[in-house]
Amino acid sequence: MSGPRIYLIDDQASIRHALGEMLSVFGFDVQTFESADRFLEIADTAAPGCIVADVKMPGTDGIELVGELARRKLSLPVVLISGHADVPMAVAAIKSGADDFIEKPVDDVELVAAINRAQARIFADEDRRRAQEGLSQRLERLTAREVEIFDLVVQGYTSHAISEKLAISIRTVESHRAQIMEKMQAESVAVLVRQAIRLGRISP
Amino acid sequence: MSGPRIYLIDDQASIRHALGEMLSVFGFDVQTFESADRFLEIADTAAPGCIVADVKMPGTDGIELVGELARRKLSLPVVLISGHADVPMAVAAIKSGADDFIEKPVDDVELVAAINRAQARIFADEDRRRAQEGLSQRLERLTAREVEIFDLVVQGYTSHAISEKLAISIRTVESHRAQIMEKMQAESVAVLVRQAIRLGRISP
DNA sequence: AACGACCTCCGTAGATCTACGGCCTTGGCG
DNA sequence: CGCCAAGGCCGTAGATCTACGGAGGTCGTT
Repeated sequence: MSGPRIYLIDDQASIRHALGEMLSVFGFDVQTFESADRFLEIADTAAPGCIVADVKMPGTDGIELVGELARRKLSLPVVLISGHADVPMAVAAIKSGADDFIEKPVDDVELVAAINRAQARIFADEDRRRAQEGLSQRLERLTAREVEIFDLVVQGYTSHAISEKLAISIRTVESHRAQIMEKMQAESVAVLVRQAIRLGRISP
Repeated sequence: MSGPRIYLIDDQASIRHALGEMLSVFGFDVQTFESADRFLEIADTAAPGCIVADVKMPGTDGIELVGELARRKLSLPVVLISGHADVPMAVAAIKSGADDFIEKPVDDVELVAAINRAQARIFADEDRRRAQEGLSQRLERLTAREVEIFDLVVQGYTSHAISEKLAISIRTVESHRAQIMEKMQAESVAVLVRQAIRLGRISP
């Protein structure tokens, strides 16, 4: 029960039970949902894990689920399964960002293998997300004014240019800069710029 | 004949002829190859265009072709077509990086639509490649010493720190910095850092 | 030998950044 | 109301960077 977390989503109770049982035996910590919408309600606070979802479901279908996760910037790996699979559907699924696409009847070994492949992505994503989160928290501790100046600094504006743009004194800009460097724990502008890029405030 | 370029690869002469004829009518500038290997011989010098290839071919198959193009860092879009397509094959094709995967018998409208979607990628890739190339050219015009200092600057080192690290005068470092900013056409350290990231010299 | 490219060093003046302390306003709290 | 913390503002002083010019030495090429 304490193994890797699996979010199993299928509208058919029989499938939920069968696959859930199988994955539990393989040591996964399975949590089941009867629809993608139910899962999405708790998705934002969900622990890292791999999603196994049916494609054809009432409400949000499996492919739309992948898109919605991307929209929310939740990078949980998704393995889609489908009973009436055809080639165009498989193509659409992978192109939308699903990690794998498996036909029913599901071969146990095949599914577990797919999950394990997807698992590798979790760790990489988690590390990145954790670093990202620390960064975001630091950014949130900046005041509105500081954020404003942060953006201008990382775009390459000098303190002088910023002071003119905001119609305030250069000293004021500089004291804000000092605060920014302090709060963001950046010892140089170069580091600050990289943080801004990771935060998506400027493009590389 | 002067429309978008298409590289049509299929081992069956009849398909080459039929699809080639069709695409020509649609205004594409079609060039045909009887095998992926034949195409790969000229791939490095190929003009930008979209590849339309069969999956199942003697020698390098369609999916391997995509991998080989990626390995050579050639970002030509690829539309794969297949007669005996199944879901796993389609999944493998898209996951390997193909832009689309279409089943035979090929629907003309469908293929043209796929090509046009892939076409959009050409322009984006070309723009990026062009910008990247300009940047690389500028970097190559830096002397070895300048590159060394460039790396230290974008990592956040001050001129003073650099002078100590390299055991040279601060003035020397500063004159190198001036040269670097000049040659890289960067008006601020922030811009220089972003260039360094695009050049892959530092991670975001 | 003459040349150009490169690396090195230097000084000065002005722009820019950093560090430290002080003033003022706003908004919550006893 | 008085108090206080937080945010915004500003000044002085010292460190750092930029810009402009000048100069000597090495190395490979012509």
